[in-house]
Amino acid sequence: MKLATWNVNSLSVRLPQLLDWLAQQQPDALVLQETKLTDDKFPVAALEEAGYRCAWFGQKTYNGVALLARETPTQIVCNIPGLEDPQARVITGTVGGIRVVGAYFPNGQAPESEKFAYKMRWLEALQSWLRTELAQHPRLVLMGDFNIAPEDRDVHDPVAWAGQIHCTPEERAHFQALAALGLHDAFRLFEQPPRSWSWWDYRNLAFRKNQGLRIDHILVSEALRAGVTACGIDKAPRRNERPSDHAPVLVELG
DNA sequence: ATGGCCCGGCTTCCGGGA
Repeated sequence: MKLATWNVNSLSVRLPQLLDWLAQQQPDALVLQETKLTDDKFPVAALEEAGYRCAWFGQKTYNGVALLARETPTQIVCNIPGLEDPQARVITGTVGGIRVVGAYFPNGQAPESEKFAYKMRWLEALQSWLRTELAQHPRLVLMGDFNIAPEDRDVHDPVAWAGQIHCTPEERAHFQALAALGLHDAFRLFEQPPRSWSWWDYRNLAFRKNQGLRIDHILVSEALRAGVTACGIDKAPRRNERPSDHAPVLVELG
């Protein structure tokens, strides 16, 4: 079973690229972030034509998430139960006996900002909800744009980024708290090329210079860990003419 | 050189992203 996550930074703009990519990679399930579409504008017809059943949860201008799968996802839940949140950031469904959680974690803007405080509240709520969700669904994958670079080796310039958003000790502690729930970073279960990133700034020729961050992740539960056979970042879509600033991350489960 | 790019939107600039 092949699962993937991709922050498309506007599904309207990226739909042709997504359809190409689905045809090439043929994942069994895919979660999207930053669709930036209200639910009435979701391109369900084009995606069904491509062979995918969809669940989606969006809003105007910002955020927005979706779950696409070969088979119809069931038991759909939007956002984090128990957290009052006007922002559309999480969609969860069951596909092939696996509980798939697709999430667009808050950016946080800057430490000390109100948006950072929201990120911390959101992370607390996610952790608390996942604890109960894992008890009900031991076979669980959490994937998406975490907006957290877990370690210095996930940052192109750790000195420049030290203490900056995505790299603060508070954010990294939350990532470790997810690990403590038995959610394993699938990417690090395998030998990986050094300087592997999932996001490159649009500015500064960052992609050409390979200056980026690894902030998009796939975490697999303890019950799934032994069955993971591969995990990697597909840089190819970042070379497209009008790319998202994020690349997709893929995982293979035996 | 503390900004460079890209997105949506009550669009010709602005806020947000990361």
